[in-house]
Amino acid sequence: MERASAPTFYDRVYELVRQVPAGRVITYGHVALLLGAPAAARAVGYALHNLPAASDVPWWRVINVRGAISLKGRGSEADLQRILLEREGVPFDESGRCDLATFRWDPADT
DNA sequence: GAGATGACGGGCT
DNA sequence: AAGCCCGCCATCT
Repeated sequence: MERASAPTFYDRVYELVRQVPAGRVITYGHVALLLGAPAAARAVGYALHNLPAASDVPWWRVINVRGAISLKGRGSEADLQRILLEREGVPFDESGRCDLATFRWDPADT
């Protein structure tokens, strides 16, 4: 459902994630914070949950505050996300975590 | 209109 | 140290 005259929080999430450069990641909480809702991390996750496959949004660059992937969906997408990130230059350790202090992107950091 | 959901986060046990 | 519980927000059915 598109609401051009009333863009939902989702649309803002997509737009922000779309600005994340390759080799960088961002946390749900940080995205929510940048959108003005520091506690809306859940809503952010929900946004990507409803993310249309046709969108050019690099959802895989969005991870939790731990620098890991929480995807419950049977690995297929979770594993894909890790592969995509490693392919862009974001190394994951055996715990499935990456160094947020180094790879967490920030619009003000650019 | 109300209830249930969800890729989270932080705090407490 | 790890795990469990609660709470937050926005959207969806």
